[in-house]
Amino acid sequence: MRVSELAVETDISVATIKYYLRAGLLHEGRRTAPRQADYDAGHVSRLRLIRALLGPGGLSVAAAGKVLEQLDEPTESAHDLLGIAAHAAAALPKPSTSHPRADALLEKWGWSVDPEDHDARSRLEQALQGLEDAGFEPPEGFLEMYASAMREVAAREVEEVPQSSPAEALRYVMLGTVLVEPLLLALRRLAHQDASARIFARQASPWPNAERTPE
Amino acid sequence: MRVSELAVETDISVATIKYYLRAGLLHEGRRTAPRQADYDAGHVSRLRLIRALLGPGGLSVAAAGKVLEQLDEPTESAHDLLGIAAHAAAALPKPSTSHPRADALLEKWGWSVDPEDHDARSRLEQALQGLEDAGFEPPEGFLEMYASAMREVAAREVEEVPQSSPAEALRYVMLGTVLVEPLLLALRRLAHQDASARIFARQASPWPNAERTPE
DNA sequence: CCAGAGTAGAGAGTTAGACTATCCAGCACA
DNA sequence: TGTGCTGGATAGTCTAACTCTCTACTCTGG
Repeated sequence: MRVSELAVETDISVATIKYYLRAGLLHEGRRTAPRQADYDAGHVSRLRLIRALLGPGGLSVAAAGKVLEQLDEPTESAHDLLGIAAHAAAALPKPSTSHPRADALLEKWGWSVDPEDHDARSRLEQALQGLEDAGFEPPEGFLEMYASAMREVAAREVEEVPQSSPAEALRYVMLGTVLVEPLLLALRRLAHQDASARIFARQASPWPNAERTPE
Repeated sequence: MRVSELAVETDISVATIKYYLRAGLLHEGRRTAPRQADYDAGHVSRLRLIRALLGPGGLSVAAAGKVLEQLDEPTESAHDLLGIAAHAAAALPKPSTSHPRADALLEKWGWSVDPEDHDARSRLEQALQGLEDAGFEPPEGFLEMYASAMREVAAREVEEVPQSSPAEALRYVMLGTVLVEPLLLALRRLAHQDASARIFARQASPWPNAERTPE
């Protein structure tokens, strides 16, 4: 398969494919001549993966590169995988080493988190800081509610990590971390609508635009 | 208070403040002379809100503008607020009107969601598409697990929406939608670590880097 | 065997977003 | 009175993610 065919197959322009090649996201084709290479189904699925990471996954080209790099050379023990996944995906501008609120919460909840993982803790700290800066104070107990909801989700997810091979486990964890995030957020927004419809709009027709609501 | 003081107070450069003024994110100061204006505490807190939306909230300047615009003129019934919030924040490139998977799931679960809200449904569809493109298939029952977790969270959040004034409700909903998202994601990643530590690393010291682990 | 299309590789150009810098008068306080 | 800040506007910078162009080929149909 040549580039132009690959481009048609994946609906990605030749120029962009070349760009991904240079960026190291996509491995080169098999050389058939000094100025000729051959691409296969592996390149097609790789390109689909790349687009999933860049689009729905919300990663930058650089971040996607790190994720793919990890996927390409599976090493490390099963336990460290999560750390790699979280670290590789979407690096914070500057993971500050100071995150008092986050530390306090983790200790309060008794969560076992690498004390040196400033990236993960910074993320939480920044989220909390954002809420505070916006003058938005979550109601009593909400932080705990969020935490326990995510803990339950995470526990189920970790249980399910395939134990068979490190490579498979790594793939599962990286993609599960990055690609499930937009899924969760989309579900939350839809659930808001659902909950709102149930609570507020008892008497009125919930969706004036549509003649009949799905029931 | 003059611009330079406002800049020092908020730690945002004068040039950037001017930029936000031009972009309509920040309202002008009270004119004291043709070439003089006066800023107050309102501008300070507004700037903090802007930065929270742009930074932790992950919004673009344009998206933040829409959110702030909504916050500035509270109208609408309580029930529509969620829709506005979801719609204003981070517009999809092109909310497709076709989202079969999303529709099917919502119907299967009996969720009451505006059939015309292509934005919200598209978001879910894209997330599902991303998983598929990446060749990542969530284990049996996981979609339901995610959905019920988010539904529980959303139900609690909607319950708590202040009924007092539309303005307050709107503020709560918009900020809760946008700013809680990074919080949830950060918690999920930390919870992954915690769950992983509990399951995998029974015997070994969980965090080789640190001499003593918390707990 | 040769013209025209396709290709790899690399550098330059483009576009969009978010700033950042410069300029220009006009107040304004020391 | 003049140094310095101000509002307003325009232009410039910087980065990310492409997209275009060019060169020196190779490959294919007639």
